[in-house]
Amino acid sequence: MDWLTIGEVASRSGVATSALRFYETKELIESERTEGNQRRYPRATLRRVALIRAGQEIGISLAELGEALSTLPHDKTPSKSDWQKLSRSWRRRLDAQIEEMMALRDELTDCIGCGCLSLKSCAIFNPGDAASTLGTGPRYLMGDDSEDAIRH
Amino acid sequence: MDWLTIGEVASRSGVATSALRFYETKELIESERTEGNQRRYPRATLRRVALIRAGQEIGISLAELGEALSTLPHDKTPSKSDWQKLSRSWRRRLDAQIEEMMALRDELTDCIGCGCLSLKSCAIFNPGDAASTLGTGPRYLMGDDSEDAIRH
DNA sequence: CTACAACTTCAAGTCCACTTGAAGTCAAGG
DNA sequence: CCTTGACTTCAAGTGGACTTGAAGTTGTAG
Repeated sequence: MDWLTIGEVASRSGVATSALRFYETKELIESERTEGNQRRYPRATLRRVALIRAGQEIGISLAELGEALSTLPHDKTPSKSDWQKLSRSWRRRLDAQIEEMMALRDELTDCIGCGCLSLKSCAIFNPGDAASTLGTGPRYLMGDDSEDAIRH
Repeated sequence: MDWLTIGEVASRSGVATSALRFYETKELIESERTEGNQRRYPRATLRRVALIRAGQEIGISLAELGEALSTLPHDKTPSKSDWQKLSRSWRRRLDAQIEEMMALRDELTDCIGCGCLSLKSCAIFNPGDAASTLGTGPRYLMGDDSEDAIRH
């Protein structure tokens, strides 16, 4: 096995050395040290870093990534089943996120369609969680007086 | 026109009073004051706040929302064309984001499909920006020696 | 009139993901 | 051997979006 310096990992992964050191403090990656106390990373670290960036893209926090990656070996290629478990769960997450965004888009499209601002019927103005616990629906959020609305 | 206290806006919008005051310092919303220096918000503020939360969902920063909302009146319902301009641009943004996520998902799906970790062909391991400026493609990121790969 | 919840300001704190700077050490080419 | 660039640690800074706390004031129900 050959080893990479932090600079090599940085340039090959596109991640700053400061970020790599930071990841190391968070135990997302690991290194050996030379006699002179410099870091040397196993090649598999490149994949690990790539995985971290991909995970971040999906919206996974470093803390959570740390947990997910803690099951994978630092020094060699993860097994097929390791990888499949991870990628399936990420895929589910991504699916959920896409669905959420598409729902938001559809709502927005409806709003554009009607051009209204009364929004008694406009879902985008219903933030759900906060209002829904009070069980009052959209009009709760938007108020209910005619002054608010443009009729159409 | 009737006026809402900060607590009323908070409970009706699902946004903390501290957040509303914070928005006010950022000039996202505006209030009048009573004799005793308490805030009173016009009803239209509810819509404005809803717009802010919707925008944040789409991933728009408060700074940018401030700009977008600065074209809208604080004290009354925005015009149909104001709203359409805003919602169309948000819609475009949302479309782009959805597309990005779907691309990521497809890549991830391919990865699950093959179960491989060689990833010479795996787009998810190609972070684009960082590597692409160096014009070296995926193998740049992932290394090129057989040790890295699980063959299939 | 009094109690008490709701409000006020201002400074400081929090969380996340890093980056920056200072001061110093290591490694490799000439 | 010497220079130079890449590395080391540790503390502090950044930015976005708020939240929290302290100390004091206002508004309203009883």
